[in-house]
Amino acid sequence: MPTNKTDHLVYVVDDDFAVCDSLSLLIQATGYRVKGFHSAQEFLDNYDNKIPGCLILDVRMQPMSGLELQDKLLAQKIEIPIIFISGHSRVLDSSKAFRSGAIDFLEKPFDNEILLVRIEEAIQKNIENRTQNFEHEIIQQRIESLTLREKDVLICVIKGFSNKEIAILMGISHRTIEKHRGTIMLKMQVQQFSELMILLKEILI
Amino acid sequence: MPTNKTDHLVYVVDDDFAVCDSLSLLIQATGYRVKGFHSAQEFLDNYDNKIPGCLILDVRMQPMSGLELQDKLLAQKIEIPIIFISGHSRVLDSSKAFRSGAIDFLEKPFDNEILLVRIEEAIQKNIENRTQNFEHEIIQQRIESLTLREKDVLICVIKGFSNKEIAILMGISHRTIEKHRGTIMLKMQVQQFSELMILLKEILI
DNA sequence: GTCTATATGGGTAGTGATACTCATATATTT
DNA sequence: AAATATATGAGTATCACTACCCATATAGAC
Repeated sequence: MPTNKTDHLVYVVDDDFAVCDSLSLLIQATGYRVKGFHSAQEFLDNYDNKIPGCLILDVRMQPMSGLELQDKLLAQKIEIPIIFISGHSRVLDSSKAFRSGAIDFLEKPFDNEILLVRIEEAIQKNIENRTQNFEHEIIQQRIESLTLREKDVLICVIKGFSNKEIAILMGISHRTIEKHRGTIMLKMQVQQFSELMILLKEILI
Repeated sequence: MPTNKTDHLVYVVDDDFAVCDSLSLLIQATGYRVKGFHSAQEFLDNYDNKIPGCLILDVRMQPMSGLELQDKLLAQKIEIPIIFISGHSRVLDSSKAFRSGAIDFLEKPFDNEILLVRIEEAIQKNIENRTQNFEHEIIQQRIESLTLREKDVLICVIKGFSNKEIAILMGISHRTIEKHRGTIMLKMQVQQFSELMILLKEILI
């Protein structure tokens, strides 16, 4: 789908005011919405989970470093792609950042063009993540709307058991299974059995 | 499944003979099979794709650097997890390595214990990759065994069309669709429709 | 020219699933 | 006490799928 750059928010977090401001201006000039912060805590206090975007993050900051913020975000399951920027950093920091899922780790001074490319990549990734999480939530909600008995039947249906087989397994009439199965299709909002399988493909065995 | 360390092969590639030999000994002592090489080309000439394992790779080598070897392996679609080791390296190299899929990037001198943990991680990843690739190949082979007409019918079946609907779509009798469908189930080696969907879940829409 | 694979079409019988209708029992909520 | 949700069971009719059987036509391989 076509996305508008103004729909996306790029956070810039750097305790160096000059860097933070100039980067913010640069990124803003390419059309993105930008919010600049001078500390990790400020970012945490102002982060808005509803808007897709990414985070340009300085590694060395006090009292909370960029790497510590990354850990905190991971612990809180906040999925915002991070592009680290660093003045005089070590390979060890870079490894730590990447192994924790960073998009990139750029040393100052870096080519602005590369940063912009990485921002594009990061935002795309964030959008995909959000789309997938959203779809998973929808499906999860539908599953939660099933009763315990219906969930049992659903599992058997997915495994390929016929209604009669399920009836024997559960020790009840196949007519009851038929009724449960009908309710499952209603609550899962699908018409065909194949739709049900496609809906559940991420969760499947 | 339980795996034996001797079933896995750790390649060590470093043009520093002392490092290569001592690392090989260390890794061998923990139970893995090890092959040491002193150049990227030597590794390429001796790499055996049949054995699960990983690659400990020095960054700076002549004439082919570790990063160049990584690119070459990617281009040739050789999926062996790489743990880079480096004497005096730059963050830029580290970023390049990680963005190309490296498991880790360790600066010498590094903690041997960490290397061994990363080797374990890398080999696990390689085994998972191989298992998945193998399963995909099996499924792909079964799909290839279908005739063109059967593939057409399969696509419609997955989409949830009934035999009669497919018959109308393709302008032929529903009896022929039934025959195709039977052959599809035979060739795909499944009994239930749900099995077919589960088999194809990775490929699905 | 025969053999094989592919694609086509049909009959019949059995099994499976769905869509209606009807009904009862229990537990929880209001 | 009445209403709702959950779980249970059945009758009947219709539709969908499978498994047998039968058959024909065409293209390519040997």
